[in-house]
Amino acid sequence: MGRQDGSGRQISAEGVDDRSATVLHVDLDAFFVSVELLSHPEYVHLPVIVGHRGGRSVVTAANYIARKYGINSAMPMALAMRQCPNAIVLEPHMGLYRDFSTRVMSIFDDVTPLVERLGIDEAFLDVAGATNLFGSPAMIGELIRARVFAETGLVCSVGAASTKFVAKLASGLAKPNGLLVVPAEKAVAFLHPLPVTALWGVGAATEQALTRLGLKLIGDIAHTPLDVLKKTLGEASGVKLHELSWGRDPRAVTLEREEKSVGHEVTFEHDVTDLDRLRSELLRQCDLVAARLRRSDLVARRVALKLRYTDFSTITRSRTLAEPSNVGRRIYEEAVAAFDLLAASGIRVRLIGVRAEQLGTASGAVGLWDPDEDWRGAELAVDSVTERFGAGTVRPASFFKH
DNA sequence: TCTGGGGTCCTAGGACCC
DNA sequence: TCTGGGGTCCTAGGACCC
Repeated sequence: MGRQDGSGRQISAEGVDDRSATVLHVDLDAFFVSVELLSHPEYVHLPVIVGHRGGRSVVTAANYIARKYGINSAMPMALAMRQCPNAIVLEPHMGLYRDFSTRVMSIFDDVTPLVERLGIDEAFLDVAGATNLFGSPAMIGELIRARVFAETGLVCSVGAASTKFVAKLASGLAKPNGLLVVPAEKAVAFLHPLPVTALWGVGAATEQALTRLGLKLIGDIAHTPLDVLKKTLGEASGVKLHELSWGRDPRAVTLEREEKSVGHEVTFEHDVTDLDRLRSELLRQCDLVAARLRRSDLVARRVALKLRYTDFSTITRSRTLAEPSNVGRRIYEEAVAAFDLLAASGIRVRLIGVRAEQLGTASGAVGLWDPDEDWRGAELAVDSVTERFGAGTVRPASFFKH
């Protein structure tokens, strides 16, 4: 431990006892851009952005050179181009990123069965049971980094700690191309000098609220009475931030969690006033959402419509279905009914979207559906994507689980 | 030529019930 | 005939994350 390996940084100090740091957080560095650069080595030393040019797009990913110009994910593309007119802009290839993600995650699976994917480019690993086989957590982290680079050409950073959120913080500080171990007994000393924004769940709004209280560092939060935090941030957030500030995070690494909602939304290039065009876009989205539900063998009990107007104000309207469904036409009926209550001549819509909520499993419903008993189901199951993804399931109410 | 799209979680008010 | 209190569900909005 403690060596510098030239290309990257290894920050774990000589003699650090890492036996308590059995939660690893592995994060691919500038993932989308790094994948693109594998096929565009000529751009390696230039500022590179992945995203759509023009329109109302935002930066999807930026490499470290582009970040020096202040460019970050989610920044409006037009603004990014103003700040760095020479940046190379590459179109995203999501399918390619998914392929690379699968390859990287399978390396994690070789190390431990306890892998929790977090989106496409990061994961938590519980390696407590893997140390006999592969050595200490730091050694496992280095093993993973070496294998990921050798087998994909991608660079990642690893944080190791006794809790998930400290591990995630550690990987962030190790970037790029580094590894950082924070043993359990060092966690509080590690956390307290960091800014409050480092905490998971502290964004711009919470940071402002904390600043008004004069709290800048995680250590400041730790030494603030819980009642004050609760009053300012609400019951749940107050308790959570106070716990995190003392390094307490009871969440275990879990294999997978249930999907809670499935949605689709679109921002138009130019605001839309044509109500029929909005309805047809809504129908398209409902069919897509329903098809995704069926592929996952799920039904929805609620349907939420989302509209964003020209002034960026955003509203949602949701409706509970009489019976859970994964049929595009049923979902559309609810969505368009909500839409028609808001639709008036003169509205200018920037974004429209639909989300299926309160999901339950539909399994079993297909085989038990009796067409003689409820023939309406046969009709309802037909929507424009049925041919591609198979018929929907009907009357799943009795199989619905919360 | 300012602000994507996929999500999760929390809060707060009102309805309703006991 | 001046107004409790707890619990749960529904709904809308907002903060936050990748």
